[in-house]
Amino acid sequence: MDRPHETLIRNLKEHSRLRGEDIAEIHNFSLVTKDLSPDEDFIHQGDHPRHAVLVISGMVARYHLLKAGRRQYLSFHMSGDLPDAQGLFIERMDHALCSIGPARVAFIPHKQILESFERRPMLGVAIWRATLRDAAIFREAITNNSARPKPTRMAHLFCELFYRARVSQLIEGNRCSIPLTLPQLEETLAMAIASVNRALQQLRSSGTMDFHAGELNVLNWRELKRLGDFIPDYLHMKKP
Amino acid sequence: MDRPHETLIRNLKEHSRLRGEDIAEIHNFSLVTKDLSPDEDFIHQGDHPRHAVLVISGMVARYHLLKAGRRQYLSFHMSGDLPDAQGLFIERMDHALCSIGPARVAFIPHKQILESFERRPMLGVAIWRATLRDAAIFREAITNNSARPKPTRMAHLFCELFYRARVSQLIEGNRCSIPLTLPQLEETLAMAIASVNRALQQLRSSGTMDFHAGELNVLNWRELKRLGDFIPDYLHMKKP
DNA sequence: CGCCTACTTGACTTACTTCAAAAACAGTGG
DNA sequence: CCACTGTTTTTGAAGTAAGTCAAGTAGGCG
Repeated sequence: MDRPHETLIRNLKEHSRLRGEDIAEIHNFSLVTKDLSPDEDFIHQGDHPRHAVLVISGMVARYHLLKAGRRQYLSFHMSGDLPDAQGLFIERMDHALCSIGPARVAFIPHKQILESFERRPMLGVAIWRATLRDAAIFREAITNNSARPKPTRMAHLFCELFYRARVSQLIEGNRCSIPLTLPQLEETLAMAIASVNRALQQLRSSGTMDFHAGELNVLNWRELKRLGDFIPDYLHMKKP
Repeated sequence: MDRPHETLIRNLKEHSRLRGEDIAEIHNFSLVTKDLSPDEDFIHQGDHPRHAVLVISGMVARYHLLKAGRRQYLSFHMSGDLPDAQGLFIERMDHALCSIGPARVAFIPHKQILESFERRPMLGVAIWRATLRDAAIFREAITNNSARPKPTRMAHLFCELFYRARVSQLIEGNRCSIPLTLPQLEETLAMAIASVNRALQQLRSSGTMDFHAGELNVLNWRELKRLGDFIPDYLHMKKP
């Protein structure tokens, strides 16, 4: 396992150029880590957070709380991501964060990050760019849930998660841990759980991927991308 | 009509505090304005823009281009908005911009904006915050198109546009110009045009609003908000 | 006046949700 | 080691919301 600071540096380097001084500045961040059980809410709608979250390991999600306790999952985050960098400049949480499967996160005081921006403006730009990439992911989710047929939609989600995990070197061979359950896929993809299951079986029988017990196995990446209508440009990574 | 620079200042003040020096800095921006006919594409997917766009009047949309020329509209922008501030730090456009109805926009060189950030970091924060509010609007669109029943969904869209127009003082009485056509609502709300039409009629017959020829007339705001499940917190305005 | 597009409406069809229930599986404790 | 419990996954059947199709009206513009 990377040392916590290194996961953030690696992640920012995926899209931004960092100089030695920027990296030194990141190493000055004081991280308080916390282990989360599966499905543990750790930031709630309405909160006024004073710390930013850094995902160390496992997976973390953002979601909107709906009537009757239902959820709409908005995005998923993995090692190195800052899933609520927006909290630096937006007072009140309009959504919540929870773990998907067991996860480890670290908290960094906003104050420390904001002060680092004064010394190293390029670090601010890198984190700004990270929030802009988040926005691009949200836009893609609008299109995914609105305009794509259901099986395509599911393939696209797996493509995105696999691609991001691969860029962050979090895959082993063609396998990657995505500890989502079917009910969580239901609340992500805007489709009933029965359809989730049938779409999953369709993808399995296409021979492009398998997903079982929170483990994604990509068998034919090129074809899966085609099935999911996945074009990774919107992730704005420096190198595919 | 406001002078162009003032629309931006007003917009940023809706969520950020600006000092005299920040405002002076904005007045230094050299704006080149352009008039757009209805449905004119002015930034395309794949572009590498070197200017930021400021909406002066009318309405502008961001959209994803889909197969067979279809679109998914992602967000709408009105006077004072910077609909692609993200272009400051993201090279390549992952979506396109077009006018909705006739509109006037201004172009500001990225270079000028970036240099202003060095002199007035708080101006950078204000624009960063504007991009974060955009992201919150995208998140809400995910939930809207994914988790809400179709008539609710449509009511929510009108609520958001009316609320934002009101904060920006772009309404006259209860009326507000929203020059969207039914086919465009179809490509925004992920519902067939027949359903768009029927949902619209349902909203009309509820007595809460009327929408006709690009003009929205809100007759019962409180009830419309309820029908649209609209809670404006996510817009992060300083004052409602 | 004629063309094109936006809007409206009705009838048909089918995707998908909902409902219900069984099978697989994991964890717990005897 | 195996019954017991609860959850996740799977499957089938039924009902319905909403998409598609088709046709007609209205409205704007050259």
